[in-house]
Amino acid sequence: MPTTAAPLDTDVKPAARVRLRRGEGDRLREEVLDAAETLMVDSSSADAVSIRAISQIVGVTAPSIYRHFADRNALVLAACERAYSRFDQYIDKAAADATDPLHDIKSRALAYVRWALDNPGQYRVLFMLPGTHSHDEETANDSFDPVKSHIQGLQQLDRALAGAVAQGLIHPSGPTMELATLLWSMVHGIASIRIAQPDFPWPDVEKTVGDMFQILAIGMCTEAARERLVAKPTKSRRKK
Amino acid sequence: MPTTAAPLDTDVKPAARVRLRRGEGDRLREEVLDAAETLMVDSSSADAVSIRAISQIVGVTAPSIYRHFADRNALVLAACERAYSRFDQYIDKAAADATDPLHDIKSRALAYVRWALDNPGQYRVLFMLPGTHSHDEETANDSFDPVKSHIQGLQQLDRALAGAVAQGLIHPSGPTMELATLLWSMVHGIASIRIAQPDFPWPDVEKTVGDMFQILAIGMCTEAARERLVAKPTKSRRKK
DNA sequence: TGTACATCAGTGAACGCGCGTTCACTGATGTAC
DNA sequence: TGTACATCAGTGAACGCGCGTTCACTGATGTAC
Repeated sequence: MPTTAAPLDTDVKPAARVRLRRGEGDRLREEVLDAAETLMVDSSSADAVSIRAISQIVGVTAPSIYRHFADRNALVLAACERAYSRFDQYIDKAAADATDPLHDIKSRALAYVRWALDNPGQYRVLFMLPGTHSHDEETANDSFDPVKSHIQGLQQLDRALAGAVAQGLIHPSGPTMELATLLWSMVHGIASIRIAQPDFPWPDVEKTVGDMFQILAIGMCTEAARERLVAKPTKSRRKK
Repeated sequence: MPTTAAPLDTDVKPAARVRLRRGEGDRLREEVLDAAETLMVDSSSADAVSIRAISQIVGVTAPSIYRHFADRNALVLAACERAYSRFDQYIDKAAADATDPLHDIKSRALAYVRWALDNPGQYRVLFMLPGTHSHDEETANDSFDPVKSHIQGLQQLDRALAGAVAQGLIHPSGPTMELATLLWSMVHGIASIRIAQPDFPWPDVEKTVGDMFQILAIGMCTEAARERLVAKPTKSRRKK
């Protein structure tokens, strides 16, 4: 094998594709982004998202892609941005029904891990690889900035934590933003280690997240808040 | 730029290198592994560890490397194995002075994160990328198996946790191996998210680990064990 | 209603690159006699 | 002590590959007149 890239099945002819009609060229853009995500999922890294692989999936020649993206970097960035947007929506939707801050936080954490494990390719590119930061002077104006997105996401969590503190559910030790960052790190750990080490005999992930919250709940929460959050408290621990 | 690989500074002539003497050929093997690690550190992924880049660093032509490694995969695997061995030693050494199980655990966690952040390239390859598992039938006999290494490392942590339970320091809820796995996930999260997202404004990592243990200590430990572990307990929280 | 034409979607060939790997080789050096 | 030779470290050229990107182009189609 001359290179480490994915096999690509060059024998398989691309799906027959009809040329788009006059004003509909923009639809190729979406198809290209879809293909980029497919490659992220199937392969393990952003390196597999190549112009040529995408063009083969879409059923078009490589130069056609440059009609919609300046270069490979812009394409990958756009794909990340779209994936991130869906990720955000998924989590916000999961937390939408939460009636109090603690359930909000737990719902977000569970949704986070679920999305990551359901979309390992995208999660890997978004959170586990060194960003495709162009950072090329002024190019970064309109381009996707993961750090900005992370901060935005953390602010949601921060709001929930601040709310919990305000309601007397959580001990007010230190800035809530730092606690949010710590929670993010932990949840990311649970998700990313499973994605990176799929062969390890992991326990059920829902149980792991539950265990984490059981421990965290006792550590973070006030006595009054615990029974709200912890699913099945061990009676011997609480009564004795 | 035609490819996404590292620039490589082709103008720089390799360091003048004297040919090794007759029985000393094995020294090149070590130099090659050193160079592989250098590339892991400088670049961000295992993809940058190329035969040609290594041969340039070492000051030898590419075919010489095949004298010591069957192919690129074997080389990367050997480099991982060596790095993993140093990682293990570093952590065991950090925990060597611990006099009780809880300090053992905390020392291991701190050492884990420190090593990861001091050796981000190696940590990335070992824990954040889908393994270079050859898994080619019987080739896996003598080759490096990350899963086996992970389990071995966790068993150290498991022993410490079991010891803590035996001494009445930790509530015996569930198998300690699962708790060890959870702790590993969390610590990995703290380390890996910082490696993957270096541009994010992270708080001081020692503080983060301290915060985590403060929360975990309250959640996991028995009342009797807390003051042993928690560095600066907030008196209002404990006394009131 | 018919036609010329600008626009637009997409093509095909080519470029130079770095890659892993193979092959036949060269020349120094330790060792057996 | 001298010499022939097997061994060993390392070379140089070449292979075929997939990659990102460029260039000049083709042919369908909507639209202005």
